[in-house]
Amino acid sequence: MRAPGKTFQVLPGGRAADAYDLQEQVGFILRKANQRHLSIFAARISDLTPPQFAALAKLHEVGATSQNQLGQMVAMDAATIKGVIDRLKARGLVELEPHGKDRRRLVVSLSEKGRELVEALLPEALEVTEETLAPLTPRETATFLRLLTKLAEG
Amino acid sequence: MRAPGKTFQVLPGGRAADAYDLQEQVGFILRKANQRHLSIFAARISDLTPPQFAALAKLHEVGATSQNQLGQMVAMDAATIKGVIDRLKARGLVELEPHGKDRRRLVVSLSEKGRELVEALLPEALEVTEETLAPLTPRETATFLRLLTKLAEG
DNA sequence: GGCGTATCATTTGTACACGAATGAATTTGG
DNA sequence: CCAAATTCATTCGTGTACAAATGATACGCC
Repeated sequence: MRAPGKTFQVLPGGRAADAYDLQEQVGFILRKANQRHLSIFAARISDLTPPQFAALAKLHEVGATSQNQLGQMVAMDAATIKGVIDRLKARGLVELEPHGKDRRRLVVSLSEKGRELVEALLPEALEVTEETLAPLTPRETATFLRLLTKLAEG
Repeated sequence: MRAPGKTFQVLPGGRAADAYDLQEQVGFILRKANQRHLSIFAARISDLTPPQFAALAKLHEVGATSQNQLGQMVAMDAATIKGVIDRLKARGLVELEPHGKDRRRLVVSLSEKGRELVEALLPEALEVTEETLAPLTPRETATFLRLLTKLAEG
């Protein structure tokens, strides 16, 4: 029988070494936490993925920007944001036009339809956050978000 | 100027409502934390992805199992684990054989080469965890892992 | 003013991730 | 004991993710 919590393994030599327990590695637990969040999101906001919603919400917040700039703001590289924008454009939620001064750039903006959708979904999005954090008390939530942010920002 | 920390927005009616700040939503920060971890992992263990390593490490821990069972243990659905196993098999790191009693099942096991690779990488994997958690003090780390686990498990 | 460097968007290739559908095999309940 | 429900693996389709390569454009600095 092994005790619960942190486990150790006694090696042949008699030394005790940290056992590698996958279930205890941050990376693994982060992935599972993400999975749970994704599933909560999908249950409440079925017609948009989190990256798509993030892009729309950010556009709503800052107004028109170039594709790459938007990507930076929502933490997606150029290739990823392109795919997201393409799919939003195909659904008529965003509009693209060339930048006036810089001919390399593509300016993305919310369409009327996109603006209405984001605004309708903002309250739902807040509930997704709430439901995700539901297992924690308010105090724990504050601590958790502080530490998670520290971790995310390195 | 907006004050740092939790922000509020004054709506036309004069009511104050929670503003939706993408950068404060758990889902978004979780995604960024994951990105940082992924990049640390890739820098140290370049020839295996985290899902691939997770599958190998779990196999090393529990021995041969069926594909789906392994998938459950590493939190991947049937379609996902299949792809991971296929790629590991193509590299000769795992072996597949039909289950003796249940003809639906496919038993996966570590090859000799796979076993050697996992064992060589286990210390590296621990360092990935350490480096990921480096922004936190030991005390914060303990708290964080406790809360993250609570969140991941719902 | 022009050349080297940087930036923007795009494309290609690989690897998760999951819902849904399928078919084969096993288990269960009446 | 056998029909219904379940499980296992596979496939298909869609949507991130990111590295690397490419071409067009803009910018820095001499």
